Amino acid sequence: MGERRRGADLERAILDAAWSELSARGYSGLTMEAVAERAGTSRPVLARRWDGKAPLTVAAIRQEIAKYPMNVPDRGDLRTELLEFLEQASKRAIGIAAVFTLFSSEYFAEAASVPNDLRAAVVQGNGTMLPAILDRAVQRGDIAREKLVPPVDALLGTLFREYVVMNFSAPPPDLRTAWVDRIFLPLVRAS
Amino acid sequence: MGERRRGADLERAILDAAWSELSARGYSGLTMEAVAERAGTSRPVLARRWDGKAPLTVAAIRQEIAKYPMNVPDRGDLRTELLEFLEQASKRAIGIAAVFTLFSSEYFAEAASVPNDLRAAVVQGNGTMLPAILDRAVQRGDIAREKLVPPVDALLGTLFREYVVMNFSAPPPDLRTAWVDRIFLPLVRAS
DNA sequence: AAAATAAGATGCATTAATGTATCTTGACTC
DNA sequence: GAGTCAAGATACATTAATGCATCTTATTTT
Repeated sequence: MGERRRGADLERAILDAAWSELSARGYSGLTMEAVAERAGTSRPVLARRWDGKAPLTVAAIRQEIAKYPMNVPDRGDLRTELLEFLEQASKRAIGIAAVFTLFSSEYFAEAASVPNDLRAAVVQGNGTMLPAILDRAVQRGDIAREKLVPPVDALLGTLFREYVVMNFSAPPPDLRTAWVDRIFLPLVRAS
Repeated sequence: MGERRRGADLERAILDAAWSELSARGYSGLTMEAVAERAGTSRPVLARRWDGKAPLTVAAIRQEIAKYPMNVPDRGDLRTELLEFLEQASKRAIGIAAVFTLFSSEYFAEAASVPNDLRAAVVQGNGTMLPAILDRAVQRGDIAREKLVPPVDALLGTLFREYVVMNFSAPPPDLRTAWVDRIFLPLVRAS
């Protein structure tokens, strides 16, 4: 029986399996055993690559999130771009929610870390899309630079995260529209 | 050696111990054994009262949160009341954060439940303070009723939760002030 | 004072997961 | 085609926590 996977191939398959387990049972329900079985391999193979549940899980989440890159091109209109941004972000909602599955874990207890740190580690440079959109809008004169001050500048991200974390699912389109039209734009629009 | 605790007395002591363990090690690090030892009792005593980790933890969180009742009397001024509301809420921040410590647990996996459901179960009728404050402000004419529409009406609670969950700590006073002055009041103030 | 009840201590079997060592076999390198 | 390396399969010991049963002892009830 041929077909023996190696290196990056194998690694990808294992991370996919880990992601499936994570989605199905959550972090506490994830075992190396189950991941190995689902990936059609065995525990020693996992043990050679990752040090335990936490590193494996982080790797799996990062691979998953990387599948949905954020990219909002210039549409000439802030509102359109913000809605597009939220739509794309919603595609990775489950990945984001999974991060919080790590909450109760040793991860935070040992690392003296808080969820925000983990989030930063997972998204890496991926979190720069919103500032770019807002910058363009300022250039255009759609919004006033002086209104774009903390905590207003990060408001949409904040609302999005809260929803995802509390509901383990993506915010519905009409809620996203309400965020933009009833909250964010009224606050920043040059009046 | 006298002094044998019973009934409600004993129960309170156990829940305090469970809370301490929860704060110190997080949900995944909490064991019936450790709670029993910290409370100066033994596992069978816990087993007779709670069915396992999850129910014990919920009970401990509820007892903790009950120690900081929310009560914002009429101060005649919306801004003052909102700041007071956020200040009181901050006192229970750790309790709220602890709720999310349950994330990775069997709790959500089995109950087909999301964090919002758990939150509702824990706060019970305690979450009605903000609507009351806003109602008063509408009566006074400080804010326009028609601006108090979802998701604006719940905005302060949303911001508060997001901060607590992401940072495992209470928001600092100047951030709370910024939420009120730069975000919430501009949105609802009768213009 | 006697009886009922529940606290507190202890022991044991069970379950679940992990780490690690060993061995065979397939696949890639030179 | 030989040699090397890692995949894949097993096995075993260890650890951690739980459930349950039993027994003693303190406290409350009547």
